[in-house]
Amino acid sequence: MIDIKLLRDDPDVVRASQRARGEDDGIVDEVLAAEEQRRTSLTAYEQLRAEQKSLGKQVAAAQGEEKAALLARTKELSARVKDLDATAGAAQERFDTLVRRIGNVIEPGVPSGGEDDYVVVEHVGTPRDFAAEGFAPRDHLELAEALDAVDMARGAKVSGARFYFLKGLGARLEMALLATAMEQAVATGFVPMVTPTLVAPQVMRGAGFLDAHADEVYRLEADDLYLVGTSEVALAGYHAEEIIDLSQGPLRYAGSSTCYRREAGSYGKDTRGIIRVHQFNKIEMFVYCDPAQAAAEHARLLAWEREMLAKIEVPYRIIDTAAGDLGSSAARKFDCEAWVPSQGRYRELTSTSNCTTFQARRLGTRFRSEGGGTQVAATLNGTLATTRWIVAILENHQRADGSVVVPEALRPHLGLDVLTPG
RNA sequence: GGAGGCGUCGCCUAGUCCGGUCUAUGGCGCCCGCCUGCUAAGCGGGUUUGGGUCUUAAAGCCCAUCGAGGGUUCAAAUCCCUCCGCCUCCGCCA
Repeated sequence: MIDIKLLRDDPDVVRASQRARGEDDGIVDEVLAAEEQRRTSLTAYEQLRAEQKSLGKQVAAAQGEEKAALLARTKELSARVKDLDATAGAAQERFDTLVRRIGNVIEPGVPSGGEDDYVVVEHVGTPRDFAAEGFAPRDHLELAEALDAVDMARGAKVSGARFYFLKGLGARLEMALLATAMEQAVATGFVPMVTPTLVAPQVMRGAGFLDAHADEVYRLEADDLYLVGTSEVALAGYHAEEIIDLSQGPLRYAGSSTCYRREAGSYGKDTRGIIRVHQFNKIEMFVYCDPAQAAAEHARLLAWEREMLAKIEVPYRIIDTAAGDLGSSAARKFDCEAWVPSQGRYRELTSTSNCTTFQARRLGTRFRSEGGGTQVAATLNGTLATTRWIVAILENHQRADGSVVVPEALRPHLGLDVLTPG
């Protein structure tokens, strides 16, 4: 939810942001009108309610005929108060509905446009020249199957398409990867968290995943719970409706969880292997901080992602996501995309978003500012490792014989230098 | 799944039976001030959150807030209903 004060003081900034996202900027005037309506009707209700209350006190003190007369008056008043209350409630509701349609105000510098309008910030590392090495790179599934590391067929038998078993070296590789990520997070000062993967509707909504992403989310109807698509959801809900203490600096959490995504609307895309699946594991960084420090913290999150990517030694590029591809909560988002040799293109491995106060406002997370008053906190998130990273590791470190060299940083946790078939 | 108990503005707590001076009591903690070689003690004051209004701003005033949401009533912390959470016991169980 955006800050209504910003909307009132500087509607043009919001309009420009909406346009950059390729969304309706007319909504701004609608919301302003609804807000005006909300305040007017609220004031009308409050004035009459004050009268009712003072009259109620006279009733309590009065006796006999005087009391009867007052009762008649206040009875009539009560009906009008009830009426105005309903009007004010409806105005509030209308405002709430409308304001939720406005996305977060983008950070200056975010490229305009949609999915393909990203700006490449930097390339890190150089893709291997397999032709020069004299062999054609196998794709991750071919490599994994030879290693008996992934079983797609039985995943499908047990759970359906886009499910899989990580087996043997595959299971060990994932655990080593996640352990390495968590180890880095803890060393950096993050509080490690194993989070719930089922959450209540208000948390899923508050985190912002029931708007544009609603189709992506699994829902358990019998229990009215949602399966999370990332531990961001649970970590965002963690401090909902709280006044947190940021006087010692940002609160940094590293969530470890299984993630569930319906992948609706991606039929036929990435059907091979474990690139796009319904269930995977992820280590996620999540930060609560003073909004004044949010942009600097965002840079740090990106740096920590880079630190982790360096550990798996794959070439990647960093993109500054365009406004239309941000999602409603983010003001800015950087993705790191690893080179996938079999596809000859870059695929997303990490994503870090600065949600400024947008997410926290909806979830009611504030902090005590120096003046003593409360202020809405900023939230940020970023990926530290996911199951998908296995794709990049296998393909970029494969050898002609189908074996895979284990990146040095993973060896302590994996206990192997090379993954060898058979 | 069943039975019972509980949920009050940081923590503890009075109030709920029997609706109205509850504008929610008291203690602890915390903040400010006084006093004081220093500290402690003592004394005085302050201390939920959100919103509205007024103002350059602050103060003030108003509304809401006693787990959440509905209802009854002129009037709800208090009565009724639903839900949530915690505790105790029973049942069931990977």
